[in-house]
Amino acid sequence: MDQQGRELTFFHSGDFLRQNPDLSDRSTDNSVDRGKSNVKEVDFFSSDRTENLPLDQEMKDGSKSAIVVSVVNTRLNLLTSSSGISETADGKKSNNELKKLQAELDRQHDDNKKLRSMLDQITKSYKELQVHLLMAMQKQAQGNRGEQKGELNGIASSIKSAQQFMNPRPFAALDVNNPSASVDKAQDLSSASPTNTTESMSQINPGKQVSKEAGLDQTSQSWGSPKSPRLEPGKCEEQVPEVPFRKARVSVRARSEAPLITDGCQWRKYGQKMAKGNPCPRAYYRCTMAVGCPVRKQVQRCAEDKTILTTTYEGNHNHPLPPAATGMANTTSAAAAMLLSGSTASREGLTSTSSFFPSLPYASTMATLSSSAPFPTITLDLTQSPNSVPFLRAPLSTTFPLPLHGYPQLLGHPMYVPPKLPAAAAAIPSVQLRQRHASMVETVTAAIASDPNFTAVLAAAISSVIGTQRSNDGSSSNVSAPNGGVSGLPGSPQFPQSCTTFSTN
DNA sequence: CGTGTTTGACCGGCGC
DNA sequence: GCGCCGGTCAAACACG
Repeated sequence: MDQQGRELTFFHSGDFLRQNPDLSDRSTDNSVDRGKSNVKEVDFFSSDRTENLPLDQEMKDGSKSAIVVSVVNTRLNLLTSSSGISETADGKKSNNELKKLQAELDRQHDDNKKLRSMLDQITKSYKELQVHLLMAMQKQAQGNRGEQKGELNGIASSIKSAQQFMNPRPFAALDVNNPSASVDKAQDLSSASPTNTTESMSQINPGKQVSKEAGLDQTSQSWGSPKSPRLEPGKCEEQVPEVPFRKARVSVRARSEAPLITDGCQWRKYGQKMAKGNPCPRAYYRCTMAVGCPVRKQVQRCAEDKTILTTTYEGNHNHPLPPAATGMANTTSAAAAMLLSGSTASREGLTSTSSFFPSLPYASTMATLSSSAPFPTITLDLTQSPNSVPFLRAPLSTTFPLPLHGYPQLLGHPMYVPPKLPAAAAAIPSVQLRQRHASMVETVTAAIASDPNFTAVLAAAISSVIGTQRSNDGSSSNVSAPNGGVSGLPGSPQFPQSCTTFSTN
């Protein structure tokens, strides 16, 4: 392929930060403006940053937060540029402005501290709940083993669901997927989850081991294949067969003249089609890093702007990922998790395309959900300038629906889809809600820790999530349901497959 | 010769 | 039931 020479490669995030200390939007625009002469490569997904900036450290030392640093730097630059020009009449004004800005900065630091403390609390309560749930699960297993099939089906499902959430990392080999965010969970969950071994086995052999449990991870089998049933009723009986699975996709639009982006994975092209309404063909790629890896991606240029390249990732890798690809896995998983959790609110009547963060002027253009797509799709538009990151300004009142049914996957790891909960989703024990919430927070933070650009898109979700924690009835979700069929089925929520789509345009 | 790409055929879902 | 469309398969082909 003569195109490989022009292939866009993402910088490692650490390099990106070093070369773009002000976190400007050059990362996306350069590829267009200066792409041919010197294509700027931005690694949105590298795990290096994650390793260098573990979340815990960030939480203890606010200055280490890449997000904060970027924003702060930007503001400081503005300050120095304005205050250093003149010492005359403007000097006082500049000083006043400086003070105002500093005060604002302090305020934002305080907000940041609050957010971090909230995250700490959530993490603590999450761990505590793990212990309690384990005890409850053991009691249930011992005392109610024979009753689970009957009227206690809901309870059993709930417990199982809780188990699944306590095992977001069933595949130990995939630790590389989240070197940062999974540290705590790895320690806690590895010892706390009795089902780890079983799940790991089924994940390791996605092609053959479609057991009742493994069948839940439909994505690993056929996330994108129309020929493969989305649901294998016979294999999901134990998991409440009437709960179909849903696929989530994360679309990211980025400017690139390169035919492909190097995301750390190896891909083999297996097809190309002319999509209706777009003169540019759509290429289909399959991950070839491991035999049977279900991850695929679609690459297509935008019809309106052919400098915009769309790459869509779907599915979960069933193999360890190289460092260059771990960030992507985290990012896409986080986005998918948010999407899926948000789409749950669809059952509450929210339909049609809407902004992911309608209250955030920039994020609204960077992360959107589409209901027109066959699957829930979150689009991360990296063609927009992330310069004005609304992160610290994100109002805590911004609603973000709590996941009522959990995530099919977290942090890029295959994960069992929790069984259908009792018909009244609102009756989910608060324990589960909190637990899932914690999982979501960790997911989001993992993504943020791994990707500065995605940070701009998802950062607001943190505050949203935390804000939702206080009023987690999910009734005021801003997230639309891309899957129209889902939105109309209040009684039969559909669980997404552990499928992540990530597109880079 | 092995690997990857191209491309037409095929299949299933979906709307009319 | 039919046709459209998206997605996948697989034979043919290209390349190192």
